[in-house]
Amino acid sequence: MGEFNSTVTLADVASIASVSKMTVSNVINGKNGMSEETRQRVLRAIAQSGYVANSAARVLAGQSMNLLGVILPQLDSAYVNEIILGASTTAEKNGFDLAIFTTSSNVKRERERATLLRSLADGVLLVLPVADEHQIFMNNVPVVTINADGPYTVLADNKHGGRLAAEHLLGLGHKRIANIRFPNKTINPKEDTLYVPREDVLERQESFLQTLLEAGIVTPQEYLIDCNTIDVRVERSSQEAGLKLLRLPEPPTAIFATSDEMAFGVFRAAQALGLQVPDDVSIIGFDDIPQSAHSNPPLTTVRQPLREMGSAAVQLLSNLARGETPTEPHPCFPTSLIVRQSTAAPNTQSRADKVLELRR
Amino acid sequence: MGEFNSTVTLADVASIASVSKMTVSNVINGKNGMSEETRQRVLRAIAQSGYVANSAARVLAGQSMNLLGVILPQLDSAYVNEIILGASTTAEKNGFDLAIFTTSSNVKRERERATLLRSLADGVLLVLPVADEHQIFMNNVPVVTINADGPYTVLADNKHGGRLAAEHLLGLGHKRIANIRFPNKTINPKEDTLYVPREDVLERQESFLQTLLEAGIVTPQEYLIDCNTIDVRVERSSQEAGLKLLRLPEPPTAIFATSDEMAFGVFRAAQALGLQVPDDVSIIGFDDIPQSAHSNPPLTTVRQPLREMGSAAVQLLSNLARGETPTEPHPCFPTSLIVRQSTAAPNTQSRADKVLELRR
DNA sequence: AGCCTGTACTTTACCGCTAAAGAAACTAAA
DNA sequence: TTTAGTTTCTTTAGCGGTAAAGTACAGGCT
Repeated sequence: MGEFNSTVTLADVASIASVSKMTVSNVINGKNGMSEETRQRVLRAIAQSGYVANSAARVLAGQSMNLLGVILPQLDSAYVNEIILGASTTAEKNGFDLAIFTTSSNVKRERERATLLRSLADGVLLVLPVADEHQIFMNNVPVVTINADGPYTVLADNKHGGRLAAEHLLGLGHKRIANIRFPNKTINPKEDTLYVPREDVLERQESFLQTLLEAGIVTPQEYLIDCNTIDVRVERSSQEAGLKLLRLPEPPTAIFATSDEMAFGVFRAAQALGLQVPDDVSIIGFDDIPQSAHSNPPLTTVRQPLREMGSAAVQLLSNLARGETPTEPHPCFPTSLIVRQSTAAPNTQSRADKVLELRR
Repeated sequence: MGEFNSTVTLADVASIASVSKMTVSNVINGKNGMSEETRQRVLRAIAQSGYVANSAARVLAGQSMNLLGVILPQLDSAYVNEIILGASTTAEKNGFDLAIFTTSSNVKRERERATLLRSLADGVLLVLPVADEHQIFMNNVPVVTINADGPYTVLADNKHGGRLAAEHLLGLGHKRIANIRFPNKTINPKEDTLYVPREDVLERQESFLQTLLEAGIVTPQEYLIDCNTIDVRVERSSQEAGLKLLRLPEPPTAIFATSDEMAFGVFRAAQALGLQVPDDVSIIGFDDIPQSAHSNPPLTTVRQPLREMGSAAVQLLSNLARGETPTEPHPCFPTSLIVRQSTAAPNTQSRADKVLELRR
């Protein structure tokens, strides 16, 4: 109903209803102090004109949009998905909307986005390794991070998680244990891009290796393979990493993939080589994303409660946005070992060993 | 560097640099008309004060944010993920940022979101069944939809896709064919929520059934099961639907799941009953999401090129945002049959039939 | 000298909205 | 009959930016 071609403003509505702009504004914002008759007249004028408020003007005039910004790396990861799921539920509960931005790892655009959120959002959730960049640009809006540095951050005990993974494999009797890892910080100044691994994945890897070391196992360099998570999809690069490991002259009997998604790549690598999981090689992941319960075989993994963490992060952010001082600025969630069917004791008759036998 | 406690505005920077606001604005926006010395002085003042522009003010003053809004149903679906992937790549190529909003299917909040985007974004991509609502609220910003109604929309030939699925099963010799479906429009006025199925899924289902009918097969009512995609995760509800079908006194020998994600639920149902796919029951999906190539067994499905579609939608939107009139307002992508290992000729010795034999 | 042109700025006005203060009209109490 | 208080609106001012018009001064040309 009505013509919608050009922008209708408060003033237009006011003139239609023969009242001042302020009266219209008050009707819209549910304030009282006008007669029922005027209110109805204004309402009719709004409907007739097809008026829609301009958010930019509202924000500029000092109103909140009830918006929380979320900045993510790529969206095509179950890790991120789980967090968002928890986050959006809790955001809705707190009366906030979620605006999600993905980073291009292009520093300049990054800043622009930060700018945008700074003025629009009541708070920002960073699911990113926090470079100082972000802190600087978010200064007068609260920022909460997940599994990263920052004044407010939601954590999972990744260090303990790494240990759990190592102890599980050790307990099964594995000695030749490999790790497919997230690469270290990588700067590409030409394209103005920057890759920084999340803190949590670093912790997992480190404490995993540390635990092996404590058990007297020194992991050789060729058992440590970086998975290119930057240019290529994890899907593919983890498969390549798996292939590289399983083709080694002395292949590992167990592989710790630093994320579940990487573990699935290793599944595919094993399959491509005709190897059975866990008979020929044990695989353990990290995260416990939903697919992991339904993979073939179901994946043994270390669970971090991603959904709960996303939820907690938004709860923290909501409180901060309302000006409250949170009691716990660094909630930490426990990790736990989920044993499924992708790990088993090393099989002396395993295909990997057979390869060795043939060679001797 | 500098104090960041309260908001720094252009005026502050101007006063530090002893110039007018306008000069600062010009420096920031890379215009020329000031001496190099002044420019440097302004730049120093900006750095010193930690100034960050206020986007709301910019927008209000008539500048574009180079922002495209995306409105989605839930985020936890591979279908949506694929579209977003294509969309974000193309958005970046065109110099736009993507702000993603998920709908809560709560009509009131919906409108607020629309309002927000209308004033902020240069265009909106709707990955939704388009109720008239949206069109009304987006009027002076271009809107592009995917697989839905609207003046600008990107489509896949779902009708043909449904036909392909039916012909494939028919060609294998199946006669008892079931369909797990998206439910029809559902309104819940109490919670002010509304579920509307996407147009495309309706077309798939319809043309599938139509093709069976043309081959002389009338699908009995108990072979048509709605999958509750509203309250429950597809993951679970599709499994329940599968269970219901496979426990029928005369179970189908083939099942068409209207989406790949539903097909995975049926896999699990079959597994739970100890049935083999495709030996005991053939399963075909729709979409060809990435996981489908790696499921166990790999899923036969009808592919729609979701990533390309997301990309095309954003390209269309970019053109519209720049004021260009697109040559093709309704690009339509072909669907194609991807035969993998989840379908086979009906096995007369199949478990399902065995159940029947026992009964006679 | 007078006029024009260009450079380097500054001033004004406005984007669409809202908070706060003001005003007009009517009611109620002193 | 004042005075004070309500109710119902209106006016003013300002949020932080930008476009467009204005100013001031230097130098070149006739």
